Amino acid sequence: MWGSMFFRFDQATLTTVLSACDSPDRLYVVKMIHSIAFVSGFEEGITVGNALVTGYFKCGSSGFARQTFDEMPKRNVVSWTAVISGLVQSQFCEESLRLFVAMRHSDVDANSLTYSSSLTACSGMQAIVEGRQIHALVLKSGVDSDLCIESSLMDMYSKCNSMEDACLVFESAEEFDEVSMTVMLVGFAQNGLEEKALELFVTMMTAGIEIDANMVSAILGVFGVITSLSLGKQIHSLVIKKCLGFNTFVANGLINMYSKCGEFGESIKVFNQTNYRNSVSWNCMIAGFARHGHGLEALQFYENMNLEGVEPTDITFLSLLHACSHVGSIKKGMELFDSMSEVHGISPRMEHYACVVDMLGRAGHLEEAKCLIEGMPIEPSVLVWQALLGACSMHGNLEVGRYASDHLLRVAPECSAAYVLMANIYSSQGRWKERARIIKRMKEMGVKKETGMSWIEVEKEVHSFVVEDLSHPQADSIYEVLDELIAFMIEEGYVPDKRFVLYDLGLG
DNA sequence: TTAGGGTTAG
Repeated sequence: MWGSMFFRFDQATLTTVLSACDSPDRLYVVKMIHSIAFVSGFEEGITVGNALVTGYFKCGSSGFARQTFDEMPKRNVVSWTAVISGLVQSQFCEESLRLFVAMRHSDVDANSLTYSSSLTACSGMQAIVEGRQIHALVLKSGVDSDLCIESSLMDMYSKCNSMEDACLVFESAEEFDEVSMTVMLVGFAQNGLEEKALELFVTMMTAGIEIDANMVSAILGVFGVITSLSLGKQIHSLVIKKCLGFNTFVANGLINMYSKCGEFGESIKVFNQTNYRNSVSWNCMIAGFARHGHGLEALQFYENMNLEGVEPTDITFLSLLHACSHVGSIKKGMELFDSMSEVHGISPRMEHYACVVDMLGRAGHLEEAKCLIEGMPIEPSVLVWQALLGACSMHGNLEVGRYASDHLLRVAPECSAAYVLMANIYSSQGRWKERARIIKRMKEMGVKKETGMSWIEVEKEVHSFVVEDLSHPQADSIYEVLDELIAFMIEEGYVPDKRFVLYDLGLG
């Protein structure tokens, strides 16, 4: 009876089993089949080799996948595409593009699937130059009317912040589906064109297009900027109607939308109702509290996150540091900052350093902030120097201010803030000659300060304002209300900071 | 045996 155990596997059986290997706990099966293929002599067959490469990637072992690919004596378009797409999905976009180039030098031609994967690699790297080159290849090979390619192209252009190009592809496409629509929604939302995203979403709704969870998550993303609660609630109704609330992305989108709008009662309700909460759900709550000045609530939520055993992410710490900065809890903020790498193994990024510098600086610990910058393991960027200079301006510290502006101008010679903040420091100390010198220097360098602007939408009409703006037809009554508000604030104990307001920088 | 999309900070 044992004799029947020793039968030979054919290629079809091996590839069928490999196609079922799609999680790390099945890696041993892929390895086993690799050995069987080896002893059976199948490892030289392209089909089994390709399936092994895909199997290794799906089981999370890009190293073995790559090794198998490298050792294949013969490769076809499937082998190349499998390794190129596998590398993208494992976040090795640069390596994926390198292989695409290597493929171009081989005797195998790319197909639409290869182009699609390489474009995804460009999206991941924000590599628009390479993306455009692949776009040209796509046009040359005549596969440009493939919807997958079009979606990849739109996604590449939008991730590279070129919505004009993404729109050109979208408008020239003969058809669309839920994926290409989602790509455009996300593109608009992430490129500061929130109104366009909403417009597209409404068009889709009125055209009767089936809305799926991905589209809803994408559109909820615009509510960071658009804080229209009534619109948000309409989308929440849609979620309930279409039973999409069980999707974690959708639930997180709702939590985010409500917390950004300051509706914490609603956000907590959705948060508590969500069965599959993840770190993003917690981050959305923490960030919402931090944004609305509820630092203590943000810290409390973080405590609960720890108690539930949910691991924080780098974004959790950005929100927490932001919260500490505005509450003025330096000690707690530094504790959290240290725990990032020591307890959670997360290396601070530039943004974290900028947050800490901002936190220390706001509280007047300028020397401490300076020391922190000097000890940074990475080269401080504009963000960091600007945070330090901003704090110096706030506290009128000339010495550290000079140091910060000097470094800021080295990394960003056209940074208007470096000149303006420094001029403010000189003004606050009555150093008029030095102030004049820096303004002159700014003009000589051709640096222009962008005028600050605010806007509000009233009954579908957007009203925008700049400083000392009298152009609005209702300017008189607007200023009357402003005066009333300021009087009310002063009554409540607000002391206006008049150090800089008297000194017009003459920058128009 | 190979392909396209979603939530969080700033």
